[in-house]
Formats: sequence, structure tokens, C-alpha cells
Amino acid sequence: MSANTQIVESFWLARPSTSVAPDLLGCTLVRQFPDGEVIRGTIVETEAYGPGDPACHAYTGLTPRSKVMFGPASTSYVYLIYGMYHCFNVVTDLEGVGSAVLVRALQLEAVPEEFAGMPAVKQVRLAAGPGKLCKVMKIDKTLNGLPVGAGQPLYLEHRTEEFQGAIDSCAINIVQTTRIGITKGIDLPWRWYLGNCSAVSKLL
DNA sequence: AGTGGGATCTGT
DNA sequence: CAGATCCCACTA
Repeated sequence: MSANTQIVESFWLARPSTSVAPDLLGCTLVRQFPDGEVIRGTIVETEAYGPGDPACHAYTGLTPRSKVMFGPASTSYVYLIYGMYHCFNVVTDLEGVGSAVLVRALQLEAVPEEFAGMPAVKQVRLAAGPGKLCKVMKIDKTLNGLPVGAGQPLYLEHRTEEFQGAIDSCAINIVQTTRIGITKGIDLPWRWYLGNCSAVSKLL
């Protein structure tokens, strides 16, 4: 909408996942369809996975599934979990380093047509969770390994100046804590979310 | 070739 | 807290 939105470029993501994950909060994830439909959401919760991390899918080395995590930054890493939900990650760091940021929750800018009749309370939490956001944005394994960038089915936009100002003035605060749903690496504080946000995956 | 577990979510 | 449901990595 605003004239000076900047699309996130690959080099900005070519840093350790633990640096990228908090920086992605407030950025916009955009889903574009061939017919022109667009779904946009602000990232409100992320988790970092990377080297030396037993919970990281790349921990045991390069496998058919994890190979995209070793690829260049800004590649999408989508996988199926529990037989029914997809999770969306953005690959980070330098090529050869197996790492990514899991996008765990979005605050949608607008509710897609198909959910228009849903109660407002539910609409707020439509993308509150990694599986839910993939369902809403129709992200599945066909998008695995694709570049995330301009003209692609998925791309990212940097924080608006207003959002950055709110961070700088502490009107919005970023909370750092441990990750969810894993059994290994449970003590690593590699999850970040926006405080005072009702669209995060778990409410206090 | 078989198997056990998994970065989830919903309803009871 | 059980159930849905399937891919993947590991074992043999």
C-alpha cells in the first residue's frame, strides 16, 4: 500500500537464523496466485533453526528433505508435519549452512473472501499457528525450494516506518523465549513474538 | 521393506 | 488428552 515498501532481498536473509528471526517480526508475508489474488499478513511470531541445534531438520546432515536448508538464503522450505499440516520456513544464512526461520503466525491484513462469514474473534486467529497460516495461504509442498522474492508465489516486505518507529519507541515489544512443539533443543531461546498481539500461536 | 516419531490443531 | 494422517529418516 504505502509507496515505499521494500521487498526483502536474498542478501538480507543471508545471516544467521537467530538474527533473521526477530528481524522478520513486523515484515509482511505476501502470497500471490496466478489469477491475481493476493493474501497479505504481518509476521508476528518466528522460530530460528540452525547449526548445532538438535531440533533442526538439517542437524543430521544433508538428506533429501533437508537439502533446501543448505541452499541459498530466501529459498522456501515447506514440509508436511503430522500427516496433515504444512510448515513454512525461509532459508537463511550462507549457502552450505543448514538453517531456516519457521514462520509461526501471521496477522492477516484482510480476511480472504471464503472466511468472510466467520466470527471476528476467529478471524483474528485465522493464521495463528504454523499449520493454520499455511492452510489459509494455501502453502504446500509444491512451493518447497522456490525462491521467496519479487514475482514469486511468496515474497516478503520489510517493516513499515511506522512499525519500526513503534519498535524503537517500545510501543511494540518483542518477546524472546523457547520454542514450541519440539523435544530436542528445548532450552534454546530461539522463538520470538510480538507482545500484545492476539494473532500469535499461543496466548498467555 | 518396515517402523516410529514428528517445528500441529481441533474437539472432548 | 486422544485422534487424524503421512512423510521421512533410520534400521536391517
